[in-house]
Amino acid sequence: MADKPSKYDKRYLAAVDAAAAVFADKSYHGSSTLDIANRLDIKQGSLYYYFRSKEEALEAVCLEGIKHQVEHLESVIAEQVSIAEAVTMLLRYNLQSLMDRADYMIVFNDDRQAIPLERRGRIREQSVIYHKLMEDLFVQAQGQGELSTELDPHILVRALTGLISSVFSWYHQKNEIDVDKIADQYSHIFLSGCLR
Amino acid sequence: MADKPSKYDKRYLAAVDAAAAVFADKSYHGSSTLDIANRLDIKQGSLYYYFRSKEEALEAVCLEGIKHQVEHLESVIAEQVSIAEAVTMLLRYNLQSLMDRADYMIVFNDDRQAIPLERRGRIREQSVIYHKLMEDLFVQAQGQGELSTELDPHILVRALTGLISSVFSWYHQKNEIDVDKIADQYSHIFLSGCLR
DNA sequence: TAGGTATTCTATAGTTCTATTGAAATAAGG
DNA sequence: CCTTATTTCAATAGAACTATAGAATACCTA
Repeated sequence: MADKPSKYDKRYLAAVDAAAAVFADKSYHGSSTLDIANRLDIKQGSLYYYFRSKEEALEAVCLEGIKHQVEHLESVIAEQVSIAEAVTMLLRYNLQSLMDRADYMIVFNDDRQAIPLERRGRIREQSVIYHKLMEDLFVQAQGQGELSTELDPHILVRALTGLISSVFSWYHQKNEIDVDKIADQYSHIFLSGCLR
Repeated sequence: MADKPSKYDKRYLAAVDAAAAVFADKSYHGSSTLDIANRLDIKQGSLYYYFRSKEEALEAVCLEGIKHQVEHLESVIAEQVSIAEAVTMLLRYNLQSLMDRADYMIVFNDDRQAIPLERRGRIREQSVIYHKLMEDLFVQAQGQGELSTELDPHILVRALTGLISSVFSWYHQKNEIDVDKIADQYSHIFLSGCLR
């Protein structure tokens, strides 16, 4: 089944990776295909052997960016853990992803809206799935009495994704950060609040 | 003291406003000075009577975007209310600002990093002030026993600003939204969590 | 209404960027 | 080693964009 990756496959992945790095650094509109080519040590025109257009490169980066997040959320749901555990797992995974695949996360976060509407279908699809899965998680937890039923599940989803986005602000941190400590404090705030 | 605004002043403000609208719609790098000029019904070159450069326009929009937020935070602190009230007021104000001055808020949020470093001083200054004020607010609340001392104030700041940013996701909402309901549920989550 | 100032326009230089094309180089296979 | 397929390059068309300069027009005040 899984053939060994051809040279083309390897170079293609390198090209996506270079695009991710450049877009993360200078934003999609702020970077040029020349920047990407330079990072790959090839000439600007050669990029078009791998991408039909600059937009196609952005789409590839964004899809790669969200894919793991959806898969992880699905795996968390499959584990049937408590909502508290689920929230903690999600926050840890996102913070860890930010460390491991920062470029993809940043580009997905900052530049996905630069994909023209007619191309955005596949990204939106994944986003909608992600939100839906999370909303179901909350509704189920409310049904089981774990979660306050006075809170609108839709608002819960936005609050948690907002919290998750805020982990991006840790990225430019000078000193090493303690992923688990930060994720645990975030979940504590979301789950139990910060009041004494 | 406050002279009546000259025609220049009024047109200048209109130009900043047009820039805000265009940048919010297509992002800074994605929009052109022609787009801004079209929105003002003047020719592209005429814009340069009001701005020395496109970057200067972005800076003006961003400064306008953050100014009110800092002022509001200062006024909240001056009122010496409980931390719970302070958080609720901040969330309400931000959600209301998003309704009233969406373009400025969106541009500040999405495009401020497009300002070149050598120009970014004044914006950073305001951002730093904002974060510092908020951190002081939390430290003080911890000192008074209102807030759990186990939570790192720095993390609290990021969590709350993350929550605040997440209100942006309400902007493209089709139906009218109930600002107070949403803000109150957000503060409830931040203050007391969502567990039952 | 004349003269001056403020505002906008026209035209364009100069740059940068995307995407294409056909040729050249490189690698792979027999 | 020769043939063929893959990958990269060189060169460039063509479009878009920023910023400038000087001419034209609108506006105001005396």
